[in-house]
Amino acid sequence: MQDATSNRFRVYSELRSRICLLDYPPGTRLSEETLAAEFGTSRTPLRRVLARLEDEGLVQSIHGVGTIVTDVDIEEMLHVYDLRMELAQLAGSLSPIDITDQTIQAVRHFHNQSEALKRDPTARAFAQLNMAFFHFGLTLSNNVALRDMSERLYYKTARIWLKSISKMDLAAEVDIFCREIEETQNAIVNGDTSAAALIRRAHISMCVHRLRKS
Amino acid sequence: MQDATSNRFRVYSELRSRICLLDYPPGTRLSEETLAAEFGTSRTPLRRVLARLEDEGLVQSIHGVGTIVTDVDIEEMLHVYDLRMELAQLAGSLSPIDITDQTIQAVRHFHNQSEALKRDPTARAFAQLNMAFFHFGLTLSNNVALRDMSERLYYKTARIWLKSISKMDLAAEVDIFCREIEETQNAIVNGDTSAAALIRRAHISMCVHRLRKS
DNA sequence: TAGGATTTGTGCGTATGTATT
DNA sequence: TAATACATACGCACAAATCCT
Repeated sequence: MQDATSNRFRVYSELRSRICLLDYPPGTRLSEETLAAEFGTSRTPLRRVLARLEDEGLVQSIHGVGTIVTDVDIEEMLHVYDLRMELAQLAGSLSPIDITDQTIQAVRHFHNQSEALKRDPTARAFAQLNMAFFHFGLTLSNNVALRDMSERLYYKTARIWLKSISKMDLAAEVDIFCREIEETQNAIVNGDTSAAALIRRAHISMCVHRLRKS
Repeated sequence: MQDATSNRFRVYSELRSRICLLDYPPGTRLSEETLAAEFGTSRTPLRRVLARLEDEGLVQSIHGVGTIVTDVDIEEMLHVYDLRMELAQLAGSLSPIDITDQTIQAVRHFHNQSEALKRDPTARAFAQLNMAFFHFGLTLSNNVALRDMSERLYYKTARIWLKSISKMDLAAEVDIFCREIEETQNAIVNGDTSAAALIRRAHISMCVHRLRKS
């Protein structure tokens, strides 16, 4: 049996994933009692998790109504992306890591997975790989505050990104993603964390432009 | 009677202030029952507030021990300051506000208050004015995500700053603060939000250098 | 308009964990 | 080592708010 904190994080992480992978699309009503039963606990610890999700803006609890997955308006999303671009670049200059074989191995792993995704592209698999690659990007800086803020902002808009991507040309988006990973791999094997961060920023910027057009 | 959300924020805000003004210095044990009685509620809604403070790193609840105000190690604090400097500068470039008479009036108000502080400097009054001026700085950008992240990071280190300031030359620090406000006032009356942001960044940077020396 | 069904918010007793004597 | 005191974590019952018939 895990301790309470670990278990709480497990439930939090699971719900966050479901929201961001659109298992719970915006507007979904989450039932405290149902979720408590599913995770084998009571309402109290589950409410602790929902409270955190509410503080982070992923759900909103309304007395007498329910706990509802939020939507994000376009202006707010653009603000978040503006900031995320800056933070992505900062990962290359604020306490960047020393690149080791482990780092190189990790990015090669993503390269392989992205090629596999190109052969069989689905929106969900794309979202999952994109999320995993984002977490890899976080590890490029040792600045914990930067990592925490970046993660929080990422999860705030991830579901909106996925919703938009689903309406766009999936194969084309996966192709762009593959090239981003290739470019990142080049930067990483050359030991250039700063370049990897700039590549990330550039791709976020281009992604926003495509989102605005659609 | 306020609604539940407003009341919750009021309690949250009050406790956050007490922690950051060192009414509750690091290591203090907060009693759920005592605080619940003080705010005229039961333990349950108070625990909701403590949960948020814990998620933000200001306190840590340990089963069987208590809820303890955290300390911050020096390395973590330097990481936060590195990031805060960047965010302060970004306030001038990400959705900067149009400066109005109201903005100018606000900064003049701070100028007056800082002069008053110089005549009768206390660590606590300094901390309070510094906090209020920080909130003014937040209003220079319309990017809500930037404001939220900046605020969160500020409160994460504010109590450590105050603890250090108390051991330094208070009059000298107040003097520097007054000059920062004067410079900011010049930038603002000239309608130059970007300059105001750069001034802020510069002063955070210099503050960190002084903190490291002490 | 009224009332019942459903949902989140609150209060409190109990379980569980920790520290001290 | 054991027992006592005391803190948070949990589960449940009920209050309050909303929605729908």
